[in-house]
Amino acid sequence: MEVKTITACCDGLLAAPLSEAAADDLAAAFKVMADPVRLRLLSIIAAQGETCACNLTTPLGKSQPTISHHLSVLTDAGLLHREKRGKWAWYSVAPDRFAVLRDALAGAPELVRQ
Amino acid sequence: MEVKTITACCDGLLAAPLSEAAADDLAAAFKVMADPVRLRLLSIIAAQGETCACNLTTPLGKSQPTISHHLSVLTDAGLLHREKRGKWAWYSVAPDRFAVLRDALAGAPELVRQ
DNA sequence: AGTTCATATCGACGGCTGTCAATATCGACA
DNA sequence: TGTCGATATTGACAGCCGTCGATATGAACT
Repeated sequence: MEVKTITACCDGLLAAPLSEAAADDLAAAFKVMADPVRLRLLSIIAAQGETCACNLTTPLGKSQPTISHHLSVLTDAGLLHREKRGKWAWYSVAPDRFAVLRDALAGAPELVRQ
Repeated sequence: MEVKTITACCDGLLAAPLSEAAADDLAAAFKVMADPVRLRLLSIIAAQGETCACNLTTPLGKSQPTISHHLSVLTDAGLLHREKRGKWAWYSVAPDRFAVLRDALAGAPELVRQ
């Protein structure tokens, strides 16, 4: 699952109508976050700092291929950084990408007429 | 698609490990945002203010049942407010819910060791 | 009541994706 | 080189979801 660069930068969802391409890119970014196993992996890695994959299979009760798959999705999306050392794979959070999603949600409240 | 109250409030994804229940709720919230048609609907309604559903079918090139379905998903998730007046349905953005997702992405950067 | 129009709901289809068993890859170590 | 152990990849299956045609609901108007 490849996530391309977000073309609609900085403005937020609520500021102006999204183009089809920008909506596709942003939806793909949200889709990566739309899985409970991936959210728990992110939160565990963020809390522990750099984490060995060997410590991530057991606590979530999923099989080793499933965890490996989710770690790959998060890495491909730019949310995790992977570094292999010997037999082990070490994962850490790449915080920059979160800003893209957060900015998309930071609509200007004064634009919303209710 | 029912979205329950987010139990893990205020702390953000990157602050502490998520419980299974909190991860399920948060993933459901993100899933609502993980569709390009829904994102475009949100951005159009936010830009125009209160919008008649009759003005939302044409610009996105989707069938009337499909648009109605997405509007219901967004309304059930608490992101839109629906008001029927006569034959017409008027939708407006309910901005409060966006804060839940934004806060979840507002992890403390100093916790992330890279 | 009957017609028309806007919206919602239903039923079905197709594609996507989370999951796991089996297997492959690759480094460490003897 | 050969074995072991950690991780990645493959293939297959099941359930979910976006989509649309058909239909239902309900309001306005004659």
